[in-house]
Amino acid sequence: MPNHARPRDPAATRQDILNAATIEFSDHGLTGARIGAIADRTRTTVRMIYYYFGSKEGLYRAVLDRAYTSIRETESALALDCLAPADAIRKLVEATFDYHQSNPGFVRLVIIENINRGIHLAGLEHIKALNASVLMTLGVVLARGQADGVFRADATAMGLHLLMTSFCFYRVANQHTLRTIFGQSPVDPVLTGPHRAMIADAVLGYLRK
Amino acid sequence: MPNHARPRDPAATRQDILNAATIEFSDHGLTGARIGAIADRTRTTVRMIYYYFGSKEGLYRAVLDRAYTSIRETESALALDCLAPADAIRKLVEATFDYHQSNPGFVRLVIIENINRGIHLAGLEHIKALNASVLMTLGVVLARGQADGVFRADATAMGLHLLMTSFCFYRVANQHTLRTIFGQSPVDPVLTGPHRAMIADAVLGYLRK
Amino acid sequence: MPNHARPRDPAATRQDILNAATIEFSDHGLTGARIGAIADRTRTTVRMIYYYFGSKEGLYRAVLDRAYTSIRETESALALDCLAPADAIRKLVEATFDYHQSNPGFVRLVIIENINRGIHLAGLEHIKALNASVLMTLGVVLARGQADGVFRADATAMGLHLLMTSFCFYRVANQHTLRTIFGQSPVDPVLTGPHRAMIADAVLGYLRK
Amino acid sequence: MPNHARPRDPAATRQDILNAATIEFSDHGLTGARIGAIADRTRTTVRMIYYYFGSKEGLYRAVLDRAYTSIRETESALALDCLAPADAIRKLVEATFDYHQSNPGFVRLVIIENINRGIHLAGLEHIKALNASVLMTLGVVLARGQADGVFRADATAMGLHLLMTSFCFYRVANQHTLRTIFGQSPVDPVLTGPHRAMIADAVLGYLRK
DNA sequence: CATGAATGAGGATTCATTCAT
DNA sequence: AATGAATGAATCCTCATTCAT
Repeated sequence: MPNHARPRDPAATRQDILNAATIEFSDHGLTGARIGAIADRTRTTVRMIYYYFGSKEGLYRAVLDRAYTSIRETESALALDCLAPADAIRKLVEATFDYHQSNPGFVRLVIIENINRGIHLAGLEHIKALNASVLMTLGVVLARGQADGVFRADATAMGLHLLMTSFCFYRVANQHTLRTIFGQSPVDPVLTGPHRAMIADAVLGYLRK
Repeated sequence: MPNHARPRDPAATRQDILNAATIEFSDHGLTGARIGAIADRTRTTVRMIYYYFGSKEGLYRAVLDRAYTSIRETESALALDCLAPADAIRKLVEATFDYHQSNPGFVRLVIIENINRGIHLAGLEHIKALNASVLMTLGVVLARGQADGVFRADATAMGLHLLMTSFCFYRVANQHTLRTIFGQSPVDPVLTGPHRAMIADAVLGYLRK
Repeated sequence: MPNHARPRDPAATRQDILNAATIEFSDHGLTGARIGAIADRTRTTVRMIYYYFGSKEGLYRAVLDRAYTSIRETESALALDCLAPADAIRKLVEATFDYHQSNPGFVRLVIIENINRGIHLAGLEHIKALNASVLMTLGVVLARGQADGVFRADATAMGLHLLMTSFCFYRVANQHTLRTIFGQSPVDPVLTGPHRAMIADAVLGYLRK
Repeated sequence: MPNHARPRDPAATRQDILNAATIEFSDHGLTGARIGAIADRTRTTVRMIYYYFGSKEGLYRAVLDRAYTSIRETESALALDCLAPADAIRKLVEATFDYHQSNPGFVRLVIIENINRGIHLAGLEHIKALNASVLMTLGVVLARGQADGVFRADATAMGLHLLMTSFCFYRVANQHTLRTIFGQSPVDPVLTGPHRAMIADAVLGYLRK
């Protein structure tokens, strides 16, 4: 039996598979995703997916890893420490808004992972560290504002994170049921500006002493 | 040979199946749910599920229908019209918070339906009417507050709904990944009180002129 | 999609599958057996095998169960209690010889189960009881002979069982390697009579005081 | 880039692989054995196994060859010609007993080869010669005893070989099912002495004129 | 109303093996 | 002598669904 192997760049092949898998898992969830469908979106075969990632779950974990790394890197790049507390918060809220708006695939992935009760994310050790550092950054800004006396004293980093992220997340994540309910999609471009301003106002309004 | 039927209350059987299916769909999503697993949770058989609901999708639609009907009825029962605008908003926020906190199954169902791009909810005609009426109630309260000059003029019913619901929804829906990120579950009982107050403060803070 | 179901006698279908599976497992072992190959020997399909037996292992267990039941029933039918001890032993040896000679499939099945370290047989509760009762019968004959003073006192039921069965089993089980070694098959018909007499002589020679 | 070869002793590598393969084939049979599992037990890789042995079957043949060579050499070393016929037989029986008791891996390999209908052993030409010479040795002892008038005239070398080997083989080969049946393992150390004596008695009892 | 039996289509995964260097 | 990458062909098994009674 002949073997038409054509060894390409393994790293490129890995990325190719990851890209395809991200789409498929985002679209259909872990159970709903089809390994065959992923392979079809690829220049490789089902067999190669197993060669590189071992199993459907292994591939899913790799996808999750890459997705969380991406958002955390975006946040790290904001350089909030150079800004006045209120400005830093506004910048962070807007960046969070923009990231979710631009990355519905990430949003869906997070949803799917929660359907799975978060068991795969919990296994990604280096993601935990990334998450922690980002939270610490937010904590520092908050503490600065509280020291300055411009932020209310009872605000917490976790509460703040939830308040700002929930809105950004929710309107993207549940856009389909919301469109049915409102007769208008919450991610309709005409709403982007107002929503972006609204969540910033709400967060700063809450923080204001 | 006569059939070995054991005629039960058909309505009770339907409810029995719906209860089991709600759990299974909530836990595993539409694709991940197993008709066999639903039957196992039931006093009936797989065959009976088809008898009553025709297909997996038919059963899923019935589950979705019942879930949305339930939350909308809870909201309708609040009698917001009797209260001052700010009090009405606070009451609505708190009720929304409590409903999500108490009904994680509903939250998961909404998530799942959005993974499906909302196609099944869109087919449930009478749910649309329910949803619309609830929104209108919120719109009336908002308009009253704006007429009184206590609420900012640029607020919209949709924006308000998103702002309050997103927080209540997000902390329940994504509790598993959030627990990994924060090292503490966002639905930890010690956080319930603070979070409940926080979202009410944030919404009213935003509305305040 | 039409369904050309033709409900036949379920018990007959089960037997049909069991017969085919006995051959396949005997020929290729548990790992080597192919569910598809079993189905092909059958009037049913692969799917039906799973319907009735759940898994390859479940089918294998059912095959093993039937095989052991069969040999134990043959032994039980000998009515050894009516015979003089030496005659009873000779009859039992000859019956054992004949059973193995005539049922190479059973012999192979036992071999295969030992390759599996006996884990499946150990799970068949009612087989254990069968085995025990047969051994007790042999023990009774032995005790009678020892009481009569015609059998040596240090003989045990287990030892006797091993001595008589090992020969009957070995020449069938290892016939292929033995044929290579001897240039003649040990189950060659011309050897049947001599071998049958030989093992009876050896067992009784050993027992003789 | 130069190749990353780490040239080792090829003969040692071969032995390493053969040792691992003997265990794997003994444990799981030809079909059940996994080339990958063999490689894992080794300091080499799957690729190397193909390099040295060409195929799974080639490796299996090499394993079989080495195993049969080993037992035949043990037998040849007994120097039976120097002993009186009865003593020679007893010595051979005991050596056979000990070899099987000490080499369950060999026993399993023979079993497995018989599941394969002996086709691989048949292909090993030099093994045939070895086997034949051992049988001839037994034939010589037997003839001596018959000439001396101490052994029965109708005994054959093949029959004798079967009688003595079957018992030694059977109690090891089928130890797992026998343990289930008897509630005690036939290779339990407390039985070694009695069984060893028993088979010698039985063989000599049979031969006694 | 109720049900045991039946089924086609597909899904994840594994395995021995080979290519190109 | 040695190896990382690649692969075609199976294999076991599951699932939603329907037939015949």
